Amino acid sequence: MPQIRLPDGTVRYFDTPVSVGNLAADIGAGLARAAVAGKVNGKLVDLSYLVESDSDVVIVTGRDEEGLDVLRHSAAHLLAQAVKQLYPEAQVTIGPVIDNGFYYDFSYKRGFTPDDLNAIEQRMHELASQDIPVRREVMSREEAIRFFKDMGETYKAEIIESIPAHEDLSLYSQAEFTDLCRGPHVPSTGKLKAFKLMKVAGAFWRGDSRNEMLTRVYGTAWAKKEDLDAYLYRLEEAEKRDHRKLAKQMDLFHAQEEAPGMVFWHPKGWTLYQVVEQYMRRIFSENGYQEIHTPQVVDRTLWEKSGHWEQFSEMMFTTASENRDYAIKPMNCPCHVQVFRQGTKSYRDLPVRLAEFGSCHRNEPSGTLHGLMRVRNFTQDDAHIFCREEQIQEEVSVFIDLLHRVYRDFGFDEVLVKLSTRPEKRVGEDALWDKAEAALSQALDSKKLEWELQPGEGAFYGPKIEFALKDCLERVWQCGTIQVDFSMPRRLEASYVDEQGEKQVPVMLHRAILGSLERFIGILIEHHAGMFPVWLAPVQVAVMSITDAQADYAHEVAAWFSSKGLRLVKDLRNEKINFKIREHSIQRLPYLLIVGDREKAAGKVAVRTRYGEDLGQMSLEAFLERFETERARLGRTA
RNA sequence: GCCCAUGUAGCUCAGGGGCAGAGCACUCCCUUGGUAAGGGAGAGGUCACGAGUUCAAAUCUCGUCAUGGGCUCCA
Repeated sequence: MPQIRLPDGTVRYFDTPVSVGNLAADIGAGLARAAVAGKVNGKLVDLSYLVESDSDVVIVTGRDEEGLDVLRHSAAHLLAQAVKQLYPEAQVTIGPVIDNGFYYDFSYKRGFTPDDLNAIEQRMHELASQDIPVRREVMSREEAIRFFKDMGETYKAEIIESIPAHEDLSLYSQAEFTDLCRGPHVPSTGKLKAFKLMKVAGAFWRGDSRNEMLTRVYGTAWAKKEDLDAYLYRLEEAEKRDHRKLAKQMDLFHAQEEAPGMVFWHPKGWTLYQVVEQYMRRIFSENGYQEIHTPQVVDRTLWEKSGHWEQFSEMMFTTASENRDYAIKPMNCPCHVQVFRQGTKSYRDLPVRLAEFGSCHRNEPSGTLHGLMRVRNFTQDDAHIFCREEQIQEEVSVFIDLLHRVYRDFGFDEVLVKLSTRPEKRVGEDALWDKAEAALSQALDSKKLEWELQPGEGAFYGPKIEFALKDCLERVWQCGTIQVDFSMPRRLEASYVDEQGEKQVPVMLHRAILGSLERFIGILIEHHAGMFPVWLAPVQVAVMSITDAQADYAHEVAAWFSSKGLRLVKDLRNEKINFKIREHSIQRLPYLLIVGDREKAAGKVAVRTRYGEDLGQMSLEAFLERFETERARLGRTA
């Protein structure tokens, strides 16, 4: 008869097998109410699961990560039940749990409208309040296939056929609705209290664009209403940070139909862009890189040699002139090889590090364009390192340090690292891959970094490391990369002369820290919600007069700070000081300098921050010192 | 590229077969005011573009373009 050990170490004895639900009730009525599932010897099970032998058991509630997943999965089933009741001809497919919620894909001829969504959600709430019991049963494959085929659920039948033959098939039913599911699920629909349908979207069957388009309904579900409300509030906050919205408010850039996926930078946005670019330029020159600049329009023969014409032709913009075909460059590397090839290179010259802020164009599919985050015209902090095999590890190691420094300067402290190794289709001998992969992983280990291995995810031309940063909303953005390339130097006939006077092919490292500057600036805008640290702020200071009487003094103050390199605006308009403060605060200027008769008489400025702090009067020198200290700190938080 | 939604003044948005609307911004006038919106007047639109239905289309239908959301999460 089962002895059950609970997480706190206590043991309970039972004379007969006991269900997890009854165990919860035995512990306490409150726990029984909160319970959604159980964990028996580490395996997640339904509350109806009978514990027959000695076991470790955990009661899982909506407060646990796993319990929340159960609630969300059950919410997906509730969604499917409601849909089948309202639209019987819709077919169910899959309905998994995702971050913060769930979705369910349906095959339904006309798709769902937002009005349908309201009706479906309404029905879900009704079904939840009926507290319908959820039953589990096990079927053989053949039975299950017949069951779903008889119901006309062809997708479900197809799913079963793809499940390994030895696995048990479980079915979950609530009233008339039955779905194939691994489970576990809540014991009854009444456990589902806090959920909301979010949106409809198209999705391909099994994620493949060659397959049928299904209608996906997204929803979110939480253990309690307060959690749901908090989540919806978080979404609203994220929306307020949207870089496209802020760009309009702050006059940074715009986009228009005539140039889809390309950016019209306005003076303030371009100032920000230039601060980022000039910073990277300094980083390059301080770290042994040489900046170059290469053509944007290049004859197709070079792209044929590099392999791009064949591999990426659909992504390249092309043009023609006088019977020659050209492509607008989608990347800089082939041109960099051309620069490397000029003159004979000795092994003594290596490594050669060539950097370029080269404007690249890629004809991304229209549906993937997204503000600054996905554009057709972008510039990377791109560089290529030409080196010998044995120099790879050192170069990678130095690069990793540099990348972390740059991210910290921009205010990002958390970096996620992934190493991708040889894919099935590849060039280069295995011995070479062995060496390169070892060089990368050893470089990572020598930094004591945690990293994730992605076997088979490398490029066909070599292994790579990817670096992603986390913003203040915990969103992950892949930005940096360093990739080993065994292929292109050979294809494009790059070489150097070794100690024996023999020609050798160098290894090429493609690397970027910020990635696309456009996208990185988009990330910066959202990370800071437009409240840029002083060094990045397009306009750092506003000098504003109280009345016309201080106009001369305001000009004088502004000229002095301008001469010290501050980016400022003067506001001498015939408006009340409250009005001016409001406008520039909304524009998120870090500092507002107010000059009235009192400041004019004292030769000072009154300083206010964008956060509403009044710092009182200061001499010009005192403010400059404060400002310069802050500017020199860049975006570093510590 | 595919599915769904959206496109009205510089911006944010209302309207929905019968005269094109509001707030803010802009221009001019009054006001010279000390830490987040002072008052008045004026100007501003081919309702994304093209076709169709209609006596009549910003409004309904179709097409095009663009924008937004989604197309990895596997019963």
